[in-house]
Amino acid sequence: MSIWIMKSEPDEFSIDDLARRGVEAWTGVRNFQARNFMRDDMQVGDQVFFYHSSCAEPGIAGIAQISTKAYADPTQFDPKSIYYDERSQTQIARWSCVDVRFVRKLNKPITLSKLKAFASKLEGLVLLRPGNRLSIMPVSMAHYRTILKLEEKI
DNA sequence: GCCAACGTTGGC
DNA sequence: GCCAACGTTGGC
Repeated sequence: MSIWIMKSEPDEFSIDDLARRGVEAWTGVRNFQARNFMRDDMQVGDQVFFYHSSCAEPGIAGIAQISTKAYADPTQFDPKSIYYDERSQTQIARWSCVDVRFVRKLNKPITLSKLKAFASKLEGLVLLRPGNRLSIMPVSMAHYRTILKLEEKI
């Protein structure tokens, strides 16, 4: 099992939206590295830290899990979608998505500032690397456990 | 709203 | 295959 961080802007799609919907297709990823993580590395059952970005209090807001293997992102073929990509043909999809299932919302978000406060224990965490903008990132098992422990600490 | 960082594009 | 220009991300 692998662990991931997946970013979402809560104005667009928050952990509460995922809680309401149960399962959501993670469409709209248009970055090759992030796509490759989904397409090549994600497995059903992988755990996901659901991260709220571009908001007042950025941080991990909940836990989800991957519920399908990667498949062609349907929004790339839809001319009406903002994610439409005319370079995608149905035979050769450029972009992939996975389905993400709600697991639980954290009682209190693990904020970015909190993660930074424990940076010494999270050395190498992609999220904390300066300038990082990836919307999907791997998390090591050791970091996964460390981060879960932070949930209990004030 | 600013701006630094960085990924992508496209001309050469 | 290089690299400048451009667009986007995301914390502040």
